[in-house]
Amino acid sequence: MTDEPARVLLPRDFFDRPVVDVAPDLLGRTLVRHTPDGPIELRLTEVEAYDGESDPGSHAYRGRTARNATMFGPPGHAYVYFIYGMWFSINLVCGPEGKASAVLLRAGEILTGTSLAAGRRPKARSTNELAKGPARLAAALDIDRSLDGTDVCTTGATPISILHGTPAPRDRVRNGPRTGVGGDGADHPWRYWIDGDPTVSPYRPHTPRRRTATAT
DNA sequence: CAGCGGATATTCT
DNA sequence: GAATATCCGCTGA
Repeated sequence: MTDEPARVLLPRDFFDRPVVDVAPDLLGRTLVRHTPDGPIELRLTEVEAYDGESDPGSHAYRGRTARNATMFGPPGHAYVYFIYGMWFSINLVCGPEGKASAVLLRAGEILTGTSLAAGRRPKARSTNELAKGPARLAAALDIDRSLDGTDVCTTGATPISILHGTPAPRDRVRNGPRTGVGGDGADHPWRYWIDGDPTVSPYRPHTPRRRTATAT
């Protein structure tokens, strides 16, 4: 007799909904990353929604490319991309096939496999920092482009799956502008997080990056 | 915590 | 060439 949350996979239907419905519903759920050295479990505390059809902030807004092809595929799969020349981020594809919407996983609390995650994040100074931010989350869970397209809803062997976990109470969920999104995409308050959770990343407004080192 | 600059793949111009 | 769904190391509170 325990308060152990049900260890049940989220069904594919969970992801086959409008992305703004799926995103807040993911908070509190458990992501399981099966590595060769053992499992790492993460409780999701912060996410952002991206809708390819209406959203200038979405990678898919300007159509399909080699990088974003997975976003156009069936729901319940991982879209992993490489950004800023050195980091990976993981999204979960939502909506029907062809719609190109996805939820960016921005932060979470490491539940098990903490030493494995810490080994991937040697610079982190506290356990709360291990997955505080999308690139940090991917690094802690050893996620890279080789996992792009992974089915997270299969009952078979898979490197990543999403368990039902314990959904965050709706009165603890907050939403606001997305971190680092500029232009017209800044209008959508599609960042969702669990209020007061110590693993949520600080909000950073969009700041256009300075020029690359000037060629001499 | 806030602010700053640097590192760099992918995409569009 | 320029922008982008970022993080790190530094400085200062």
